[in-house]
Parts: sequence; C-alpha cells; structure tokens
Amino acid sequence: MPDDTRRHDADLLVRIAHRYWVDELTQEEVAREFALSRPKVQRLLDRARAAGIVEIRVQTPPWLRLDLERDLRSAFGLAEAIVAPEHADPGDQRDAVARVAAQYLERRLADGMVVAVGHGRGAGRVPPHFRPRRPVAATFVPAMGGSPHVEAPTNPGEIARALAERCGGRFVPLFAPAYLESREARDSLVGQEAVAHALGLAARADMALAGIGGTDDGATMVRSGCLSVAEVAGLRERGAVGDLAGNYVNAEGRPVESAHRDRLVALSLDELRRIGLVVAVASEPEKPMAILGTLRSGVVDVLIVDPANARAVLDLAAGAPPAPAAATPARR
Amino acid sequence: MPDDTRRHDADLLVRIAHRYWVDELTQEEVAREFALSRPKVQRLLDRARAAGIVEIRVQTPPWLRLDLERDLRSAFGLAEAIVAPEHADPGDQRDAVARVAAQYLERRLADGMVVAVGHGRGAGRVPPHFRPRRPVAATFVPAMGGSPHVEAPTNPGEIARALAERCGGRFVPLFAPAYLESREARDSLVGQEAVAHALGLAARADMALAGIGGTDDGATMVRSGCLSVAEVAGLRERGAVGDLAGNYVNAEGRPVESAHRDRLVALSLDELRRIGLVVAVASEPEKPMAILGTLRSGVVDVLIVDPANARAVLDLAAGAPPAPAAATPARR
DNA sequence: TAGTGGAGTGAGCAATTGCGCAGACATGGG
DNA sequence: CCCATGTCTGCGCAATTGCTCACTCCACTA
Repeated sequence: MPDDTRRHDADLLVRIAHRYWVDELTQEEVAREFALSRPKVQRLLDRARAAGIVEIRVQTPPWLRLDLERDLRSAFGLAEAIVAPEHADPGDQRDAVARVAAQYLERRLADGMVVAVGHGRGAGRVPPHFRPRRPVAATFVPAMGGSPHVEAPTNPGEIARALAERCGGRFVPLFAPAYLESREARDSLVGQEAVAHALGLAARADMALAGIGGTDDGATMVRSGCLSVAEVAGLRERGAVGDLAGNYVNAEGRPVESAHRDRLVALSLDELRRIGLVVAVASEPEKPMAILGTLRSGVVDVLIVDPANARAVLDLAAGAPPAPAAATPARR
Repeated sequence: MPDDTRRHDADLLVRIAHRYWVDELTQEEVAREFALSRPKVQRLLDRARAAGIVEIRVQTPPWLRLDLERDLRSAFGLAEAIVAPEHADPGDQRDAVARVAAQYLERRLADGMVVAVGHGRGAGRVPPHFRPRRPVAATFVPAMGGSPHVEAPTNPGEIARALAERCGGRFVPLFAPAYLESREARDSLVGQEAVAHALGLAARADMALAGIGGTDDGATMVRSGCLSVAEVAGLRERGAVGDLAGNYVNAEGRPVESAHRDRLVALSLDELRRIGLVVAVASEPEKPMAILGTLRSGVVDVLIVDPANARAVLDLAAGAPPAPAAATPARR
C-alpha cells in the first residue's frame, strides 16, 4: 500500500509542522513527542516547508513595491532600493519619495556621522520631511558647489543647512559655485583653505545624499543657472544621460569626458564611490535614462525612487541590453 | 502626523518581516540592513507576527482532526491523542483506528522494549496493520488473561503473539483465563511460576496497548465469554461504564469494587499507571462513557480513537460534569 | 523641581537551530 | 556474490535566536 504510506507520511508532516509552527513547541519537544531524533524532525519540517504544507505569508500593503525593490537591488547590485508609494501628481510623487528618503536618513543617521549632500529637486524636498526623534550630532556638508541663485532650495548648501537645522547637527558650508568659468579659476578656488576643507570633509563623509540629475533642457542644472541650455546640449551629444553631484555619465555608467569637468567644484565619482553609503534620490518623471546611467556607474549604494521610474529603469536595463559598443554594465 | 507615522511603522514591519521570512536573512543581517540592533529586529518581528502581518499557515488535510486531538489532550491531560480518519462503516472505522494505532506503535517501538497487551475488538485489529520497516527486538506479553475461546482474535494473548510475529519480536504467553471461578483458584494460579513471571514482566512493561471495553451486553468481555450478561449487568448497577484490561471503572474514573476483581488475572489499574506509556484504543460506536471513565482514571497516556467518539467524549466531559449516578446518554 | 512609573533600548547569556560529517543500510549492477 | 552507489541516520559543533536584565529617556505627578 504505497499510497497509504505516502498519505501517512504526509499526515506526519502535517502533525509535526502543526506542533512546531502553530503550537510553538521546540524541535526537541516535537522529537520527544513523536519518538524521533531532533535532526530528523528538522528534516521533516524542511520537507513540510518544501512541500508547501507550511506557508509563511507576509501580508504586504499594496503601496509597497517590494518586488520592484528586489529587482532593482539585484539588477544593479544595490545595498538597498526603496520604492515610494505611487502618486499621480508629480509634486506629490516628489514629496512621497522625499518623505521616504527622510525616513531612511533618520534611520541611518548616527552621532558623529558626516553627510555629503548633492543637489536636485528630489533631494531638495527631503529636509521638510526630515524630523529625527531626537537631536543627532551629525555634520552636513555640500558635496558640490552651489548655483548662482543663492537661495534656490535645490542648492546642496541649502539642503545641507536645512538638514543640519532639522536635527540639531552641524553645517559646514562650501563657498563655491558648482561651475567656474575656467579651469584656472576652479583650481585657484579649490586651493583655498575654506573650500579645500569642506571638500575634504565631504570626501571623508560616511554617507552621501544626492539627487540624480537629467540632461534635458529643464534639468535642475539648467534651471538653477549652473549650465546653459547649449552646454547641456553639448553634454547630450557626448552621450551624457544624467549626473550625480555634477558628474555626468553616459548610459553605460561611464563618466562623460568634457571640458566641464575641469570647471566643476564637487566630489568626483571616485570620491563618491569611496563613501560607504551613497543614497541617490530620483522622482522626476523623465529620468529613467539618467537613473540607469548613474546606477551603472557603480557609485550608488541606495536608490530611493518612485514606482514609475523604478519600472522604467528595470525595463531599460532588461529590454535594451547594455548598448552596442562597450557592453560593460559597470556593477559593483 | 500620527497616522503617517503609524503607516510608516507598519511598512517597516512589513519590510523587515519580508526580509526575514521570505528572503530568509538572519535577524542580524536584517538588523545591519536597517541599521537597527538585533534585539530590536526581534521585537519588530514579534510585533509583525502579533499584528498578523506575518501569517504562518499549516495546510491541514480535512481528515486530520488536530483540533479534537488538542482538546482531548488538554481535557484529560493526555500525552497524546490521535483521532483517526472518519469512516461511516463501523468495520472500516475500526480498521482506520487500528491502522493509526499500528503506525503509532511502529514509531514508539524500540529494541528491548516490553509491551503489555490488553484485549478488545479495536486492539484486535491492530496486528494486521502492524508492519515495522525493520525487525524490532521487543517483547510482547498479555496484560491480562484470555477468554475461554482460545482462538478469539481479541484475546490479549492472540494480539500479543501476532504483534510479536509481525516485528520479529518475542512473545511471552500468559497461561490464564481472564476470570477464574473463585478467588482461591485465581490466587493459586497467580502463584504459579509461569503465570507470575508473565504478569511480573507485564507489570514492568515500557508500554501497554489496550482496548477500552464497554459494559453493554454486547461488550467484548461478554461476547468472548469471559463474563455473563448477568455479571455485566451487575457491574453496570455498581456504576461501571467501561474497562481497561478487565479493570472496571465508573464515570468518574474510579475503580468499581466488586467480587470480580478478586477473580481477575490482569494488571491492576495501579500497575498499569506505573507503565510509562499506556496506549488505549477505542473505536466502537457506543463507547463514549467507557472512554470517559477510563480517561478519568488517569491510567491512559495516549488515546487513539475515531472522530465520533472523540467528539462525544469531549461533549460529555464539557456538558455533563462528572455525572451523578450513572446516566448513559448513548451518543455517537 | 525633583520624583516616579512606563515604555523602549542594547548587552550578555542560555537555549534552540542549522549543518557538515561519518557511519549504517538498502539497492542494484557487475 | 561482492561491491559501488545513493539514501537515510544521529552526532556534535557553530551560528542563530529568545530572553532576562539593567539602563535610559520621557511623561506625568506631587
């Protein structure tokens, strides 16, 4: 009677599984009760799980997109990917992402930490949602120079200052614009003690928070007056799809070589890479390519993003394989 | 924003629960990922379980009545209660119970064990289903004398012999009828070396397997010719509801004092109690009161029973507290 | 303003669990 | 018939987990 035996075995699995998972006996107690060895009980429990007799279900609210997060993590080797709840209105969406980013920040932030801060409309909305339970003695420093419009709330300096204020931390200013007019001017400024100090501090930061910028004519870099429409167009021609703290990358994630880089006051991609925890925030609707590029650069550890971009980036990464020329999806 | 905070907390619980139970990270890994302490992760996981975010379900086939088993265990302080799959036909039902009992026996039986065996129609069907994977050097000995019809398959001796045969074990016979005609005859017989040896062995058994007998006119004791209808009626008058190895008990589980006891060749209730593992088998439709009484006697460690009797016994125990005289609501 | 109670925290330890191992056993092929 | 092969077993260790225990921080009270 093989069928009968099989059924009996299954019944035993159910009994044991019940006793262990529902009645919460230990494996040893179960073993004693059924006159089996403890390892055998463990094996039977494993079998029960494999056979689907035991089902562990985590009730996930619909606004959590853990599937997208998992795919992003594995597709780009991220330490973490967080997809914010979806919103139809771009402003609401940006706020939702920013809120999640702020909460993430609150969790990671600890006394004594140094946080380098980039720019971006998404990052700019983080401070209003940032409200740690208790004061944190952290230091916030811009990871790049600011825009000519001093008070623009997407300015790294403004964001860093606001964050410091919100948690009772320290703010170290970086007295520099994002771009100077010549390499010489840039080198001269970076040589200044005050500027060098801030940049050095940022380079040694424990964490970085940066928006991901695009290369369209309405990108933050353009709106804030850092770059002209013509300059961005030039970058586009060279394959640039987006930037992280002013460092433009192409769709493969490699830095775009251009004269701009010599005029930029900011942490380089290599310097960012050396920071243990680089958190990138993106919530503009037209950004999937920018996100793709920056993720492929291997600089980003944590991505905080809206569902639409998350889906779009995954589609791009899956659908359009690396791109013809250099098929080197720079992972880490 | 208390509502927002609550929702965020719940989201965190879901994330952590997912990471732990679905992705199977360790608590420590989860703690690292979320920048929390390990104990805190544990507390959050507990909370997630308590909040019903995590649901562990054991898919139980409909023929398993784990609920009845649990209730029986707790109502009568049993080490184990096993309810066999239900069958409409009494014969099939008896076989189902016997099969489960045989499987239980196979699990508990180990080399060197001594098993004392009682009588009963239910117990009598056990041997045909008893087929251990490998030979077991166990010893089977009757716990009581036999019936005058030597070959009756419900005879303790027959059952013990068949079990021993089935597993390649040893059978020690008890050369005695269940009841003798006088106390003197009984005492004389019990004094005989061969009988005393078998009874002594049975008293030191590691396990006992016994049917639960009733006190109706069709009870095994009557059918097998051990007792007359008049004798059983006399027992009923004294409150007897059932027996275990010839020891009659009333509805409260106390032994029924009567002249029979002095004529009985069997282990006493006290001797049975001293055996570590007394397994009682019951599957006759009219037996709930008998089961109730024997369970209340505190002799039984393991009950193997059909669903109808299981329900009926629980109803009796819950609904009709101890029972005044000896009301026998014939349920099934 | 100091005191008091309650909730929440991480350290540390004991219990539980997972797992690699060597040996026993059946099975089937040479 | 013997031996290879794979499965199943329990042992013992190392990792993981549950839990107790001070301790802190906050809210409320006298």
